[in-house]
Amino acid sequence: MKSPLEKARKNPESMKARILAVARRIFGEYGFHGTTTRMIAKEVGIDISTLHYHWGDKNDLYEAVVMDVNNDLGKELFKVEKIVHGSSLEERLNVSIDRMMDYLFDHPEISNLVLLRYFSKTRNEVDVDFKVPEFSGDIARAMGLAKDAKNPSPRAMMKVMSIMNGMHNFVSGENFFRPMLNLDRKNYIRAVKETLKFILIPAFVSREGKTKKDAAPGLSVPKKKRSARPTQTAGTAE
Amino acid sequence: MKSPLEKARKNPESMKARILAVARRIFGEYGFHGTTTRMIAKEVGIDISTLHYHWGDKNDLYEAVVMDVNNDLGKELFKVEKIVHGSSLEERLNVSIDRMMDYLFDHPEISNLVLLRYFSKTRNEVDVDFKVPEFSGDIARAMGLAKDAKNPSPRAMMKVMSIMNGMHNFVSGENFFRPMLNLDRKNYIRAVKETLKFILIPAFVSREGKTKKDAAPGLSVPKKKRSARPTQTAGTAE
DNA sequence: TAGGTATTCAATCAAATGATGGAGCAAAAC
DNA sequence: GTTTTGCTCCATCATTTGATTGAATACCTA
Repeated sequence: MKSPLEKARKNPESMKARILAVARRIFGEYGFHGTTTRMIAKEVGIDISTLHYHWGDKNDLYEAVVMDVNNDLGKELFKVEKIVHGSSLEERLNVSIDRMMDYLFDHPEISNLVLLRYFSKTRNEVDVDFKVPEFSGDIARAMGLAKDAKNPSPRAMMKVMSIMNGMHNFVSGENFFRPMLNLDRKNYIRAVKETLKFILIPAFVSREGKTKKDAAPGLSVPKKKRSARPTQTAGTAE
Repeated sequence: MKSPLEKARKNPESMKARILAVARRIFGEYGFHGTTTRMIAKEVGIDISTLHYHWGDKNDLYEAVVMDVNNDLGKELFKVEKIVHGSSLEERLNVSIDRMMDYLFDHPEISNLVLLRYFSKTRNEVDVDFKVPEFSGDIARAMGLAKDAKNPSPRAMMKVMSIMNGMHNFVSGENFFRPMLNLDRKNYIRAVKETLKFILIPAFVSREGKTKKDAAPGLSVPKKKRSARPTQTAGTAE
């Protein structure tokens, strides 16, 4: 009833959904220009014309993939926010990192696509955008870095983006980093979580007493002062 | 006398050097598959056959670009290490972040190419690799995270990579982040530096007294205990 | 079952892309 | 002054790639 993307997500067995799933993975691995429609079609086991029949041209398919990824990421962020809501900042970060990393390592295309979008241009512009601003604003609000999720300060946004980028980096870079470190997957994931906690937690926790000039404003809001309904983390989460 | 790349670097006016410079930028912006030899040739103002005459095929040119970037990055890391050598860890980080960010913002293709290499595959494999392992090992050694630059622990490597990635992210993502934050370039760069310091410094400094189980091993080596010659940061730096 | 609709694929196109050959030409070498 | 060498471009190829057409097939509905 809604968008074609919604329909595809309904039934994961449908051809449309199968194409989308493969496209997600391959676009994530090779980027927009590095991916050919033939690669996707071959992986699904169909002809390219079938792909075009379902999804239009390459740009349309890519846009659908981006929206799909946005959707999933938003939902997961919303779930995590519900879990950690009310905890202390340290606990928030600990749990969020554990959960988000498990999730992202299960869906590495998400990190791949998000990072590729940040760092690489596309010759023919694709107009669909990631919802990073909304997500980041909501997280900033939830972390007590901003009063209003719609108007976070640039500094607050950048702190949030540092967190998200740090996560995405190790997921998306696994193929490069893991052989370099000579770790198996399980140990790599564990090491990533520990490293992220090592880096991130001291920045946001135990800022008391130091009062550095660039300390997070309005940061020490560990408990109370929360509204009735849970903080909206993802704008489109159902 | 040495490699063709060396010769090209000698005289920046030479056609070969001009092509390399443009190729660096465009490969960095669009990635390997997103870049066409025609784009590069057009930007330089020459015919594609001239490009091929000087650099062979597309893969060869890309490899030359990667080596060139490796070279520059290594040299800069070496310079920075010389400057901060002997300082306290906090001072090290402060100065390194300032310098490295100024440098990378002046040469964003470096960050672009490094990150694209981490996060994206290429259909036809290009065999030249970035020297991330060596660089990271040297930095880990210089930061007191590892005794031996040749055998840093995975954890030490990941901490170093977190630092480098955090830097590259904001440089390479400028086109995406800056409009989102609505900052002019100067303020963006300042905000990036502050954010990086906010995130990174507490993780490595002021770990005293806490004694967390995952605190950096052999970290508190602020002064003395340094060898005669300056720590080798870049293996190939002249 | 008849008629229609939705789906799939083989064949094919046009454009983009990587790459080359050879002519022209200027500077250097002799 | 002639020859050689190095450099550049025009014209052209072969392949890849995005995309379409129309025939065949499956599925669905009345």
